[in-house]
Amino acid sequence: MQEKYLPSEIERAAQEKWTASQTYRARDDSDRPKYYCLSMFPYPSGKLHMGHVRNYTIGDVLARYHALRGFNVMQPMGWDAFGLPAENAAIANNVPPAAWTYANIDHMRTQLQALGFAIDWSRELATCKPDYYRWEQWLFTRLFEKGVIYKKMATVNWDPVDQTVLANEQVIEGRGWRSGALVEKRDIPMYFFRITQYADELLSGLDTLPGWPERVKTMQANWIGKSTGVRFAFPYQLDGKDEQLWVFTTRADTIMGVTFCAVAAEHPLATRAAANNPELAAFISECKQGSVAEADMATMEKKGMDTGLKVTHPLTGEAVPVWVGNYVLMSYGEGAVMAVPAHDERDFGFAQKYGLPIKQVIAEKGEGGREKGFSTDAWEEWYASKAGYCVNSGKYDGLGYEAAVDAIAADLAAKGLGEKKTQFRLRDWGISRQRYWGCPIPIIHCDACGDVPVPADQLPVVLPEDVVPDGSGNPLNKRADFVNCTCPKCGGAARRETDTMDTFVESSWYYARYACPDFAGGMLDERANKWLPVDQYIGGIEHAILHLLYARFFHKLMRDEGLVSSDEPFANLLTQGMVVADTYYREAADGKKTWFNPADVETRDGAAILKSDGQPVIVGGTEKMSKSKNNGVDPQALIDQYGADTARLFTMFAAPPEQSLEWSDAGVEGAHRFLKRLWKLAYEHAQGGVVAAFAGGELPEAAKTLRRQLHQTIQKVGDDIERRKQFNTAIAAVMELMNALARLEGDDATTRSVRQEVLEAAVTLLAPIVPHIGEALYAELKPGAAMTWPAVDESALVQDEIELMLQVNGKLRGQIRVAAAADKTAIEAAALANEAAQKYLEGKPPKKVVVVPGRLVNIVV
RNA sequence: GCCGGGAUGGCGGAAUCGGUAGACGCAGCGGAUUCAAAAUCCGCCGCUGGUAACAGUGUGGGGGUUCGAGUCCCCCUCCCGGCACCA
Repeated sequence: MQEKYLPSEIERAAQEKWTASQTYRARDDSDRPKYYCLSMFPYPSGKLHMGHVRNYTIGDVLARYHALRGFNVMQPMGWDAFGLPAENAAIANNVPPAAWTYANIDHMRTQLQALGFAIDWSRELATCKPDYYRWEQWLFTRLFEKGVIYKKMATVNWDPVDQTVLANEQVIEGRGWRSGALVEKRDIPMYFFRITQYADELLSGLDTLPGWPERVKTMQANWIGKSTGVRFAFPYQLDGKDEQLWVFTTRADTIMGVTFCAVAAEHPLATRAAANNPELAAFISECKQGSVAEADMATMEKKGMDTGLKVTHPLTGEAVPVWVGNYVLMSYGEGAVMAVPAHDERDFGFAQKYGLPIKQVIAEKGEGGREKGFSTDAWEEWYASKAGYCVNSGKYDGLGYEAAVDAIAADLAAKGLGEKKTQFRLRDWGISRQRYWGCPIPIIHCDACGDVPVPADQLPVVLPEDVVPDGSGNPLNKRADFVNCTCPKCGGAARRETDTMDTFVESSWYYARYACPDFAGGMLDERANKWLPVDQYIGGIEHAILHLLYARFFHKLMRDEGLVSSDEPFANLLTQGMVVADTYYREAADGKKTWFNPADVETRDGAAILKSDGQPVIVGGTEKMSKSKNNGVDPQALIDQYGADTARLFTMFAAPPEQSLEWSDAGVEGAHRFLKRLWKLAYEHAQGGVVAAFAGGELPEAAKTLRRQLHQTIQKVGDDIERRKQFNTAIAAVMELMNALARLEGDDATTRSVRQEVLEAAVTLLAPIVPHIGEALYAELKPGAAMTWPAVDESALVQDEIELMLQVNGKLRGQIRVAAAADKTAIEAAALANEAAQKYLEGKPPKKVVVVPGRLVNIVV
């Protein structure tokens, strides 16, 4: 055995052995229980970052642990290969996105392999390959024919200078990121998935997922946002015709407090009113400026203008003015809202700003049963409460929330002007992207036949890979060989759709394709049902809503197509926190920030200084490692210096998986030190010859105590990995065990057999986390044997005496030792007899004695 | 703005069901080894007072429930994630 721990050598040897023996090949025909362990596949951005290392190490620990416990494990890997960064790289470097992407994949695959993950590489897939996306196109055509996919207008960010649609992240403070032009909202036709049709099932399905974190389920439920309310109309006359302005509200009980309505800038009423009102027309075009992102809409200044038009209140018959509001969106709901300034905070602010009337219609009892005072001067929380009752509302006065809503809905229904309705916040999923590097939407536009789906035998619609985008519009429009085609229905000349699909579509079903990536006869075969659902899914918390909701939706679409038999794709979910690091920057006179990598910055006398010029930099706070903030740490350097096991150990030890992980170079050093120590302990033992592990018999006290700690540790590590999914504490427990082992003295045969037992077990307990050193050390300790998870020896856990904490009035005052089997009376007596207890009792009789078995005694005086 | 989460020593974190706050590691300090250094090994290490024994205090801030609160409840502050075209 080598005396020194040489990571590069043992890691190469272990990886070669695993590859040669196809150790991690998942068997489709095994009779062992299956364990499908999946980490979210990476976007091939260039090189691996720490977030990847963390994500895939978590998955690998769980995969390897289950393999040691006898499961038939499948841990696949692939590439979420379509997306915007490839186009940006293309523009910057004049390389086709395809070439850039494939080069990145090759590099990142090598890096993943160097980390020694137990991946079945025979199942690798890339979403930008036609043999993958052809099935996505095939499903699209099926769903289009079923009506699950439809076309409608939708609002996008339009850059008028680059003549291109911008992603929300490409809009910075209302301007295009490249051109700097003011962004406009523009309505264009798009294809939509009818996800709202599945809203109820997506919501109730959350209750069938006990293996999901509560917070993710809460976020999804809120996102779906089921609410019951009333949809009703304000009648009006325009140009001699009877019309109705429809709105939806969850607060129909406040309907008597409506003092105006607000419509979106694109609403027909607004357009009509602007026809002879230049000021209003100007305001409407102002509303059309800025991004479509909800966060921007919600934080911008609320502005409005009176259209001069009036609608009729459906119950009072009063005339209600109609305003245009920049915060009302045409594509959400009806494009119009009723405004009750007295009982909605946003309406209140709006009414105050424009001097619109505020009419209280809900009151609430405060202290002493008196009605709380209402003032139009300042908003108070309770104005929006549903706990009050109606006032100033005629026949509805005195009614509570539910009774009022029922009565008002009934009266509206009687007039044919409204009804109760369940509404979802969730909107249909628009998937058209005006971009080149994505899966082509398989539709052909024919002047005679309209939108015609591409027939199955003409799929895939292959994306040409030799294109270099230039940042202005979709280059596919300029490719005659792509655009020009014949209509599958009538055979006439036709145009191919050039929009591509949202990349969330590819990532919505890749987990199923891993079961049968080689299947050429269809999207999925029967192996999908063998492997699904995924037993453990691991990915970043940032995917809690969108990706995970879309994948759940897609699974149901595939189920309804007869492709899978389960209802949900992921049985258990672990949402890993982000890897964060400090950020440093300098700001130029024009406000442009330059970001510096933490590796190039040092702290001197409490101030951050750039190493290269010794001048100060501004500390920007701790943020997710990203290219834009230049605070990433390259895992490659780490692997080169310390080896993959150290990188894996540190990322698992520094924080529990669900929390964010703060990067620390010093911590890496500590992880490496532990592995060296582990190696040394095994080496020293092996020098005296390996023996059979302790198998029973009498032991000296020190060895007995160590064995108890060993079996406690085996119990804890198994529980930490399997149930708690918290690896930092598992590692800490093995570190403690190794510290104790180092203190064990004696070279007699019995002691050596205990040392052998401890080392064999400790190496195995750590093997899921640090598999290379595990492989090497186990081969030295037990040559030729296959590693299996150690069993807990219950008899080793038994203790005769235990220590209890002694409290007086809840404060720790001492300890007492009692027999493990001692009953409450005996414990009480021992506690009261204790010297420290006597001191604090000062001769007074105890009022009460609380005994917590196995823990503590609390004497209350 | 809305939804979700977080805050514990100098630092990362532990405390799993309301029961010893600070496990384990990092940094620091002291010692051993060494010609010297690196590496390694041993010890100390929340804060305040005290030579010490010990006492007080302490889990972002304020209040509450309880024999007992880092953990439960209410209010607040700050930080992070998501907000539908980043992935």
